[in-house]
Amino acid sequence: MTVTVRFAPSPTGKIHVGNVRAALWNWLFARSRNGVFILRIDDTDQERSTAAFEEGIRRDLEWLGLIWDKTFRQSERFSRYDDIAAALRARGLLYPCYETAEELDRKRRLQRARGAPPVYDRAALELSDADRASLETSGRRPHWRFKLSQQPVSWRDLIRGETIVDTANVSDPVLIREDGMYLYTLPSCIDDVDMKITHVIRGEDHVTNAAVQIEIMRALIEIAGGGAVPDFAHHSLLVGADGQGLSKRLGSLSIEGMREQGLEPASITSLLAKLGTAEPVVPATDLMTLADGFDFDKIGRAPARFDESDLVALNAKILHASPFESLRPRLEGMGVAAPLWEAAKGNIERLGDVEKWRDVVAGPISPVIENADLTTKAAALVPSAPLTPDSWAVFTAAVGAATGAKGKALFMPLRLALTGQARGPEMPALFMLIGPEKARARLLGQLA
RNA sequence: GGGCCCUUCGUCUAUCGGUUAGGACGUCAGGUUUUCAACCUGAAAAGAGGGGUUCGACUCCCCUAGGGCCUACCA
Repeated sequence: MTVTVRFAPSPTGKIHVGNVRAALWNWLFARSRNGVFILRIDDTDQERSTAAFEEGIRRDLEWLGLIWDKTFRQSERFSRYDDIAAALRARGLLYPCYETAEELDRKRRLQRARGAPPVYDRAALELSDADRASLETSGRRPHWRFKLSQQPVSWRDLIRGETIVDTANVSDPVLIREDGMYLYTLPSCIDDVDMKITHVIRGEDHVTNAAVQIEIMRALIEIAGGGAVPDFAHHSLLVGADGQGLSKRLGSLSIEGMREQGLEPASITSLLAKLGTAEPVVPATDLMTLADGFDFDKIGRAPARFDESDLVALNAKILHASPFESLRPRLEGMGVAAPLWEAAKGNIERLGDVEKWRDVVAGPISPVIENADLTTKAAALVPSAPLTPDSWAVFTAAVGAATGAKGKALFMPLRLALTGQARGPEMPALFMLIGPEKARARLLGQLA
């Protein structure tokens, strides 16, 4: 059977690191098994879903390289959901309820106060036809709940191992709202069965849902006379560097924000692929190398910390190893040619940092004159064009001979005068890029 | 309040009753370097706390503490 997985975001917001880890693992698993990766847009909530968010999600995934094999929107399949809902009603598995949100809220608070689990009491099941008729004539519209078995449901979770959820502790889920809108549960189950999803890989915030969904899927399979319940893999959620849940400050952790900060997609995928697993984080610019070793057995069950500073450090490492060709369009867009990139790449964290060195080379900059005597003598010793890779050694040797300076006392004044900075890329390369005219001027303390 | 899950170096983790508790990242020191980066060598660094079970516990059980998740007519 061909592995088929899906990533199912709801277009009601931007995707962030947490979402992406799930998307990535789905993608990696699919690729590692020659499977199919489906992007499903869970847009049944027509009020909160927007085309802009959907576009943003697609853009983010493409940017990361998580290309899907198939994609569709749940909003395209309402008639299919209607058919299934009718079949469920016919079997008595989907029943109408008339409580208002406030009434349900009150019931829950009461149960909680008594120390009882806040589970729906199924009062609606006691309603007679006459009761329902009078409710309807008084203007009430029903919402519809799925009738759970109230039995333990178990499955062998690929990450958590044997998992049991007793649906007696779970309220019968509302599948259809009072206004007729489908909640995500039923469409998700229908799509997973219809699309022959073999593995559902998602966060552990869904483990209770899994039990509910298994029961619904079993009903769907019976209705359809075929199909299968997928395997599940529920991973722990990420927490922040402080060990606290991530949900509070998702804004800064959006993928869009990271792109705008100038982070490389490879640093995000490299970190998220391995974080929380037994394998070391390694810079990987090719997603397929990440897919090669993908295995659920290597994923831990404890929440893992996501630290943005780790991401920046990984980003720097990836950049340091990147040849000009791999970044050509973006570098050219910044007016950075290959020699400058090769000279400066070891000194940057984010790609945009190279602009600083571009400006240092191009000038004009204000030189920092630390030892005027030395730099003035040095100005006269700058070789004439064209400078070669050896020019810096020749030049510094000559300056050393003329002034008697050596070591840091020789090099630092020259670096400060030529670049205006105390630290930076290797001087032989920068010297060539700056050229003799600007070098002479800067050594004389002139803006150049 | 109820339910589920988790807890080993700073971080991610290995260990499936007997190990000098291993690795990676980070950190620190030394080497190489004008600096930074890279590279080489080395070092420091851990079983949350308390009870059991056992000849023996990081490993099994219980309690406590801490953390995560669920408990919606959100997903």
